[in-house]
Amino acid sequence: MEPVPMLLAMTYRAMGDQFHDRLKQIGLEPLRPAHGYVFRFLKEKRATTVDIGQHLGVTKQAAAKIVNELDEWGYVLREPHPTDKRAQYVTLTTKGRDYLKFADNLWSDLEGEMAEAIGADVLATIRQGLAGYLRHVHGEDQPGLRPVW
Amino acid sequence: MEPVPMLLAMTYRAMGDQFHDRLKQIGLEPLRPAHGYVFRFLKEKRATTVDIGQHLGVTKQAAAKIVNELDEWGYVLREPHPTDKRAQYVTLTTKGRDYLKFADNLWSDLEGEMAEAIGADVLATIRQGLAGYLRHVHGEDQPGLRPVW
DNA sequence: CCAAAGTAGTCAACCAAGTTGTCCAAGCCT
DNA sequence: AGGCTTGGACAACTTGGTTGACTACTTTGG
Repeated sequence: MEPVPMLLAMTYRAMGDQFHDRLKQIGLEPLRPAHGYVFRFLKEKRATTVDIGQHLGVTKQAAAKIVNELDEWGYVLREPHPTDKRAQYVTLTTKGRDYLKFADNLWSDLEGEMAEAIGADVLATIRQGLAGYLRHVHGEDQPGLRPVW
Repeated sequence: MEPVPMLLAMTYRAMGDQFHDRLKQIGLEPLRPAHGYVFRFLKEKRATTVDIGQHLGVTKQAAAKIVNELDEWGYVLREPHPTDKRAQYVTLTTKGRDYLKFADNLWSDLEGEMAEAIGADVLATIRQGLAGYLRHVHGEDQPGLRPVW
């Protein structure tokens, strides 16, 4: 029997590949997964580069590189932290929010197809099961999102 | 709502981290995921370096590096291909099979804990759901195992 | 049957995405 | 005040892959 992590890795890759292919097909420049996860993170909370690194599970230097790219490409900008003169908040530009909105739609499509393939109830169970496991191993503190290969 | 791939990545990482930690705790040298996947692949079928690369989703050169490591460490050895003088079969040594057996037990333990945390039926559903999705997108041909970050 | 095309493996150069280490300026804490 | 900590930036390096080229062998099609 195949171990679960293998299934997780394969499914992660399969979905990611589909997402990537369709983005390219449509003509939108396909960023890496990490970029998308940053968008999603920034939609929820104001965050510094350090926060982003923590969330992704990489060092602050690696996070800084990603933020630099997103800045150059016009998806985010840095604004001064109101109270801490060292820190900068990274915030989404309109272009960034648009990209995220578009990507979210595409994800819904893909999940819809997945639901059709395996059953909406099964998909819901997967969702809740994985979330439950994550809550079980780490309490409430985020684990670091990046899969280590 | 969090997109499914994010849950997959986080769970993959969480399980991998636990596996890694316990291996180290016990004193067994913790190889990288790819090495373990090679073991498992070799248990099932005789394979060349090219086959392994295909299975992992990397180039044959990258696969060759991994095989070299495993060879140096004594987990596999190369034997001549019976009919094709260019090719070599990579096969597990006793040390390799022992490692795999040990790792499999550890995985069972972890999956047992997962089942306890979220319910054995839920875990079974996850298993079948993901496998079903993979069958749906790629027919029978393997997709490449490596998650691309 | 033989020539052309394809394939397994290896070597080497390169690249991307991370790491560690160091530093400064600013904040925090008694 | 003073000492420890932290956000951010710069640089050097490591890792795990890639592409490209080449040899020896195999397969295929005229």
